[in-house]
Amino acid sequence: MEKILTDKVKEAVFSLYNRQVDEKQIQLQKTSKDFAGDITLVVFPFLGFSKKKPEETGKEIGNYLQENVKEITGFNTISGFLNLVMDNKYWTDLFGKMVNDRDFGFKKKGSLNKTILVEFSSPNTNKPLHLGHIRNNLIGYALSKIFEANGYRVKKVNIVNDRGIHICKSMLAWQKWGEGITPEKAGKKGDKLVGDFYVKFEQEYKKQIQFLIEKGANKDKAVRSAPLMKEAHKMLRRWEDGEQEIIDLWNRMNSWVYKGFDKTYKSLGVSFDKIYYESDTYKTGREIVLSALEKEILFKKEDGSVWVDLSEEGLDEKVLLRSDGTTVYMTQDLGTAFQRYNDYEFFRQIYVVGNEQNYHFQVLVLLLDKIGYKWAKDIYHLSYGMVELPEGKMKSREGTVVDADDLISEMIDTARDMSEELGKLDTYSEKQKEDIFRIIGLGALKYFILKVDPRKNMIFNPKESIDFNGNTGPFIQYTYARIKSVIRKATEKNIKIPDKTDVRFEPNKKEIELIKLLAEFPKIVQDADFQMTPAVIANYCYELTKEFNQFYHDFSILNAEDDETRIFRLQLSEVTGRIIEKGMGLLGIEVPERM
RNA sequence: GGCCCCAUAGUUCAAGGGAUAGAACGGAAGUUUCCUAAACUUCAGAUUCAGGUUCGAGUCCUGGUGGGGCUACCA
Repeated sequence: MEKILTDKVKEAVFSLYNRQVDEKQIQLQKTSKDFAGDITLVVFPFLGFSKKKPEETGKEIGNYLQENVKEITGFNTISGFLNLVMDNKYWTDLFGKMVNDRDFGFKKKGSLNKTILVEFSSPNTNKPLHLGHIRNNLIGYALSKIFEANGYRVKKVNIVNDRGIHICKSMLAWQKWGEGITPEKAGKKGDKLVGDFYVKFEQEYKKQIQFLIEKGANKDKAVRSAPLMKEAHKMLRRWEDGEQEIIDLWNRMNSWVYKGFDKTYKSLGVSFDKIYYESDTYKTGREIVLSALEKEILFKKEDGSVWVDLSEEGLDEKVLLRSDGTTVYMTQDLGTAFQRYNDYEFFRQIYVVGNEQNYHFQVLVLLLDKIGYKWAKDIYHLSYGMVELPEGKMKSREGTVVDADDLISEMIDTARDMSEELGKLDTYSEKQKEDIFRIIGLGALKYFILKVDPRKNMIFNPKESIDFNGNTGPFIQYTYARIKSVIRKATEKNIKIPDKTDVRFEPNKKEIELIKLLAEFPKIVQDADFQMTPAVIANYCYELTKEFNQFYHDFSILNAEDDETRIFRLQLSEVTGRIIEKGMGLLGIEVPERM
């Protein structure tokens, strides 16, 4: 419709004022609720052509459109806005299509024949996942779903930073103070156990620094020369030399961590198509750097370290290989990117990584381009904002880091408490109930995080932020459950809901409003792709739900005036439920049959 | 110091240069003999400041203030 209108407006302006208009000047928008009409054309841009007042220009164009577009039955102009009134038949026909089309709003999977790679999660193996990772995972997973719904082939990938000094710290602490403990013996998730040893290292290390300072060393020197740190570096070198004892320990402790991560991923409901490991990709990175060095794209300093000079691009010099030949983060990322292009020949690669790494990705893209990879331009850093607590940033030192597992189970506990207080599920088995609590608790958490524009920082108050009323996941889930309940009741009464419709009567205003909102779904799915933000899906689901709740409140579905209306309302409910389910599905949020 | 990002009701979030800036929570007041009241209805309440561009600015530009990030041979 929008396309037809755009063309017709062009025609109108040409026939009325003999001028060609640029499509960009044709602004069509939803008519604001406070005015009569369905679609609004902003006429200000045409005043220069018409040389007439806004109202008059609007009327002239309106007349032309009404005569030439059969779906338009009327119009009004208010200052520079031409509000077009569409025939109800236009909306009910559209509704007919939705009833019939189970894939309404989605393009066929892979129909574009283009692959998008989405990297998200990217944990270090020395600590458990926390709230920041949750935001990262949810954004990455939702985006993957959104791309898929828009016809792309999607590969979800994870890059695990499994090597480096931070893991050595945990390993060393375990050797020194672990007394052979394992996750099984400790009764603890492996990622948590390894994280504990990381903390232990930092504590002991700090004591040593303090001791050295008291003995008269300056701070810098103390930081560098503390025996524990020296030992950790020694361990890193032994790891890089491939010493069996170290490699075995490394494998063992990492496997604990992976088991723990898997559990967290599973309870969050995210998954990956492929997991890359930096212990693997850093070698590729080094090769890339060395060969670029040969081609003199990079240069070597006297101490043997390898650098790239990005001063022409307005940046600095950046180190790529240390003087001892070991690699840095950037080197690994070069290797990872290269391997991924080899694996998938992606059309686009999205890195879901926090905005504190903006500079890093700017360098990465420039560097790949300089080295000569034509796909460098296809890399996009989805730079999401920090999650902060009411009192500021999460700080591990102050113990304010919100653990992912803890948060998830707290959410489920809250859902359990609320549900049991309401007592609506008393007839269900424990297992059924637990499943519903899980769906609601996670729904609350995921929706709360995803409704915020990823690019913005957000504040998360673990105690107060998460509601189950208002603009929340459970609110939307509740509406879905009510719809399902009505449909069950209809089935019990032997009312069949056909999957075709031909509405011959005039629906009421609220019903038309609902249809209009439902009709927006395909555009919303596209917008989420273009803007790369799940937030537009979340906001849409909320708006749709609110609209449905008003309809549900104002009109009876099962006790409608006549059969025709009853069937129509059931279909309207069914389609709404389906769109809610699909929309929430794009966010990775499940919807319960009852709650 | 240099570079980048952000600033909207008491609070947490919306608003592709377009109409009277939307919600939610919290506050005040209502709705249930009726399909799930985790719902619905009503009221009060906001664009950090100073300029500029534009027919039109929360949105674009310049500057100030306030907050965050980056600026490692860390990741």
